[in-house]
Amino acid sequence: MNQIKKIYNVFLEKYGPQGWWPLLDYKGVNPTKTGSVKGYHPGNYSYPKNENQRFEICIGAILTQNTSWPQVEKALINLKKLNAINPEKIKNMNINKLCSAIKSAGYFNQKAKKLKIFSEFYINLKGKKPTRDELLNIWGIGPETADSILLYAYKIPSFVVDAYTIRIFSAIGLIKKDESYQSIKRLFENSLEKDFRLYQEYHALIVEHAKNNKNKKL
DNA sequence: AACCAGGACGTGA
DNA sequence: TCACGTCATGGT
Repeated sequence: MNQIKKIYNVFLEKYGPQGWWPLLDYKGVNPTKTGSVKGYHPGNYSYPKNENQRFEICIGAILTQNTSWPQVEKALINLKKLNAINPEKIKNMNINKLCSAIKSAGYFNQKAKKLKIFSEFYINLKGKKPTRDELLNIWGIGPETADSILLYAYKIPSFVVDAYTIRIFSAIGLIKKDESYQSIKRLFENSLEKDFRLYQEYHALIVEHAKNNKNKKL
């Protein structure tokens, strides 16, 4: 077995299934996890179950850019109260109202704009799955956000690389600190079976491991 | 009281 | 291409 797969098994054994992506209206078990309030569904890879949840994941992926999840969750709760976890609603929403609703997630001017642009794109999809290139061509969607949307909203096995991935695996020595996003993504995808559940779980485990070791320089 | 969080974009070299 | 500044709130 290769190193990448071995480390996955170690993390899974140590932390257990993480239940990503967190959803507001998930009504099942409610494990207490680092920096989160609720919404995780460990071992259950059947989400999203509807278009509503799919869109919620997409805008959550945008809102969490360089921002911790609890602050994103507050923003999502505000949007939900406004009945605005909906592309048409966000598209037509007053920009100032949108900004104040998502304020807690930071960068609200940029993110409000990103949500509006993405909502329009989402409407035009008319239920189709977006491609990675289509997502990357949208202003406000970079590689990590695109992969998160593909992987968690659409269950397409596209590995998500984030700052934690680079930190942990460069410390181990499996990648270099300055290695490109694509190069790291390829390493993981070439080392793992092409299974969206495995990709989802691994990325979540990497985040969990990083949070558990944040002051240990790993 | 700095520092950072599940990044992305614009700019100049 | 690439390093660097900018965006912004809130938790630790």
